[in-house]
Amino acid sequence: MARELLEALDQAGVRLTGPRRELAALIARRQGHFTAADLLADAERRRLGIGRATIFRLLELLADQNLVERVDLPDGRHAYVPCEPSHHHHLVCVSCGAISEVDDCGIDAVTAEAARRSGFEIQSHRLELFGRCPNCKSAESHQ
Amino acid sequence: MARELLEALDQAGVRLTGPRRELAALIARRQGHFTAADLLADAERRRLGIGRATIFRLLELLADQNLVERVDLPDGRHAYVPCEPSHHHHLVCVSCGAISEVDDCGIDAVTAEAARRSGFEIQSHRLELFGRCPNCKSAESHQ
DNA sequence: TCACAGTTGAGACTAAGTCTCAATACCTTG
DNA sequence: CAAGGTATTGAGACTTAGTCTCAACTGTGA
Repeated sequence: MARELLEALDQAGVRLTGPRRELAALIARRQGHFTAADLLADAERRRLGIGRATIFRLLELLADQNLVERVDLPDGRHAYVPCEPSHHHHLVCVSCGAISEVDDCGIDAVTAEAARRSGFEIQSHRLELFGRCPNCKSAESHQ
Repeated sequence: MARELLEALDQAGVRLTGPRRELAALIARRQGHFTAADLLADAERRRLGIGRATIFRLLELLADQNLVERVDLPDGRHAYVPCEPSHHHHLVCVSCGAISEVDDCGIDAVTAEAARRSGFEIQSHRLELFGRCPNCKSAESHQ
């Protein structure tokens, strides 16, 4: 998956530098969502010597390319989720952080209806779903 | 509208203090969304001598009572929207900041479907719609 | 009117993110 | 494969958002 990120960056015409390769690997080995602070901590733990600005810059780059999506956690923190460029909504497990992608499954109809009723011209929307994933659900009921 | 906020706070069993009355008035006279920094600036402009902590505390209180909803703007900033306690989604005009409330109009079906497909137990969701309100739309087309 | 518990402002503090700048390292061209 | 221009880098200062503590104050119920 790190490879895919790097290929996509290459496509985008930016340089494939050392720090970017290392960060792509760190992102790839994380599953679920992560914050900029998480990545920063990963990088420090491995003494990669990567500056904080570099991390924010890469995240912005990845978000521009739709390689990660920025989500806002219920507690107000910002997190990132690696994703298929075509998908844009996620289910976030609040107990383990696992992510599941959500197809459109009707959201477009909702926005169209909202536009019709309100007279707004809708340019973008953001849908985030929070809950417990199947694993955490069954873990809890078995304990 | 300031009165409504204050009544609701009273119901909630908290004290109706001077700072809270003044902030309720500031919130009431703003239309659309506002950030904590906006309120802070309003308060300073009027030399109300209200501390920053007090503002954050009140916003938290109002959010707990569902008197304002916290929304995340596309640029990542946090904003607040005064709202009916029963409604929980908003249309935000990106050019003038106007807010329109959105009924459920189908979102529950979307979350139910997502839950069914993914196996997640969905606890909460967040839907934000961004676009241009009717006024801004027509203002732009006439210029 | 009193007293106490809830609330306040100041300001220190932390965390998140941005900016600048000189040094470095891609990668394209020859 | 060498060289040079340019994108990128790390350091660290800086800004902004939000939290915390604590002594002083003030609603409010009795």
